[in-house]
Amino acid sequence: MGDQVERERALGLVLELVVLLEQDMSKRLEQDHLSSGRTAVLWVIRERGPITQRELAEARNVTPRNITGLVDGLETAGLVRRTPHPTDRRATLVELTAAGTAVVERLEQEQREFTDLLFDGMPEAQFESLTQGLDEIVRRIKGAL
Amino acid sequence: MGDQVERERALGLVLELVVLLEQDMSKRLEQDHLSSGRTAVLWVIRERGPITQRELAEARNVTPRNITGLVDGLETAGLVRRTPHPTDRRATLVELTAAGTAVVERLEQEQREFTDLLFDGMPEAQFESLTQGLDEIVRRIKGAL
DNA sequence: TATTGTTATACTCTATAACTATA
DNA sequence: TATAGTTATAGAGTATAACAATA
Repeated sequence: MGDQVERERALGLVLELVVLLEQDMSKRLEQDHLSSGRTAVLWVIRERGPITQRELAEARNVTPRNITGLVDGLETAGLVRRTPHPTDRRATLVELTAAGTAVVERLEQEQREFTDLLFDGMPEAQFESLTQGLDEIVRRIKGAL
Repeated sequence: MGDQVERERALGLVLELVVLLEQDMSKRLEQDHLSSGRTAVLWVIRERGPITQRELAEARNVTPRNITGLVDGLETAGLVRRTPHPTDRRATLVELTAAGTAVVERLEQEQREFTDLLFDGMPEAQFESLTQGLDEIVRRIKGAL
């Protein structure tokens, strides 16, 4: 389990990883004039298809008001479109436009490239124990929440 | 190095870890009426002692204007204090108050407890290979920036 | 002329509360 | 009466630009 100094170094690595990932992501997204909030909405629509704003709010665990703003931005950017809900006239369905689909597909491609960066050429044993270790600490954090 | 499915799962673990850490941290900080930006400033002052706002801006890699706002908030909360720079009348030195020092020390204590949560009772071999794996991917990301 | 920190302005993400249209 | 989404308002983090005081 490591002595105190080793543990602190290990935690430092984890925190550094968090910072690096945030920087890397926001840098990539900036190039597409995207932001974290809007991108997260895009991912949900990608996974679940046309979806109401209420459902988006629940999926993202934010307020409906917040979704209004994010969808406004995505709509202005031409990435999503609001359409009337077929049976409930109060609700709005949000769906990807062709441009939005293209953007999400490029993000998916970049994610695959990022996976390659992280793991290409890594020895099988190291990859195995890394994922097992990550699994373990993720489980521990979840258990503590 | 794992097949494509295993790799995607591994990246998923890393991203999940990022999200969990952000949630955990912002939850802890909220209890102290702190926020990520202000806390980051607090850490820099803790490490480097009384420091000008210009230096804070460089350390945090944000604009001087941003630092003005963060220090305003910390000062209102009673955690830091602005004092005149001894030789340069343009500059301001920002330093921790007793209350600010107490808050930072508690954060440090919480960080030690978090380290325990992550690593207590983990077999030496697993701890070793986890830190080596983290080291490797941190190095790879840095190399790609 | 260059630097330190500020005011002015703006954008993104987030929240609560009040309100409209619809169920 | 309850729900979907909006307007109104607010606060945090971030940015650029213009400006005052000082170096």
